[in-house]
Amino acid sequence: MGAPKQKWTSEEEAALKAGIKKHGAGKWRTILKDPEFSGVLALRSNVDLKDKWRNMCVMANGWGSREKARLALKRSQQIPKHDRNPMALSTVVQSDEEIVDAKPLAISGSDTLQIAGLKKSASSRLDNLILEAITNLKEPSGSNKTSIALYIEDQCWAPPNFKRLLSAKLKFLTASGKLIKVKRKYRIAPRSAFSDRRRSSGVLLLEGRQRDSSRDEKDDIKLFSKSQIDADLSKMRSMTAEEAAIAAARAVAEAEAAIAEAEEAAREAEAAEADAEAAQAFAEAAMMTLKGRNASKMVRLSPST
DNA sequence: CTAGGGGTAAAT
DNA sequence: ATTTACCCCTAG
Repeated sequence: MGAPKQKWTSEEEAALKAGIKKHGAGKWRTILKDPEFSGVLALRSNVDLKDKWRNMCVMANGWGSREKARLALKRSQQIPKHDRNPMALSTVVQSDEEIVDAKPLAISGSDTLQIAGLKKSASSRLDNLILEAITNLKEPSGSNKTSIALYIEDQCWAPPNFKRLLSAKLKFLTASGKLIKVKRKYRIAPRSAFSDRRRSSGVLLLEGRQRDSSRDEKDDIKLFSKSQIDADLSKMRSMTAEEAAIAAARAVAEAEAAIAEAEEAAREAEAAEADAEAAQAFAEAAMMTLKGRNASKMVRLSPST
């Protein structure tokens, strides 16, 4: 007989967060006793706070005590299938003590550009978080990486690799056209250029193919503007001249901004660092998994035929 | 009391 | 089927 679920309200979550900010994570009793928050959190117990915090934070960063538990649980209970994966280099099964997920990762040149570590579930959450961070910050000229990171860190505590993940994600989202990056700042990509009436359905924003061969810092910008322009072009096909003109103007402005950004980036060399770092993070994770044990078999990843 | 492991049931 | 919330238990 489980208790009838009571979803946490925003007030409660906010109070929780505020309480954690004030008293620090873990002082549930203190938070609860605080008259500022006790109003909203009256019905929650310290354990509830703890659990909620656990649930919350565990999903934001993708790692958590719970995830392992879940995986272990599923491993022993359900899914008796244990077929070998003919592809991918998933060699992480040792469930002795440390479990680091090594998911199908695309290292250097691949179609599916997923970020290492968090695979399907965590990703959407994270990018949603990013979007919300940007939306919430509502900075007139966009939000830069640091602001977004701060905002997200504010909600939840971020893991050490969060910065890298954020960078990678930001880059990915930018390349995908979900975000537009102008002068080191990110904004939400225009959701459908203009309000086009008469066109209910619309498979706009095709994410055709974006190669991530951004090995060079100069190549990166080309890639970026190319995909942007490509998307705009395909949209323009079904536009009137006026609309196309507007779109073109916007595209030009963006391209200029992108060029400026590229110049800056080239100076500081901060671009094209994302996937390299992601790859590094992955490598570290894999190493950690294989450390101590399993020193005989080495993973050889040579997909090149 | 807190952290965390483990579980169940209800929402989605 | 996954996520979410709540519960129980045990070791510090």
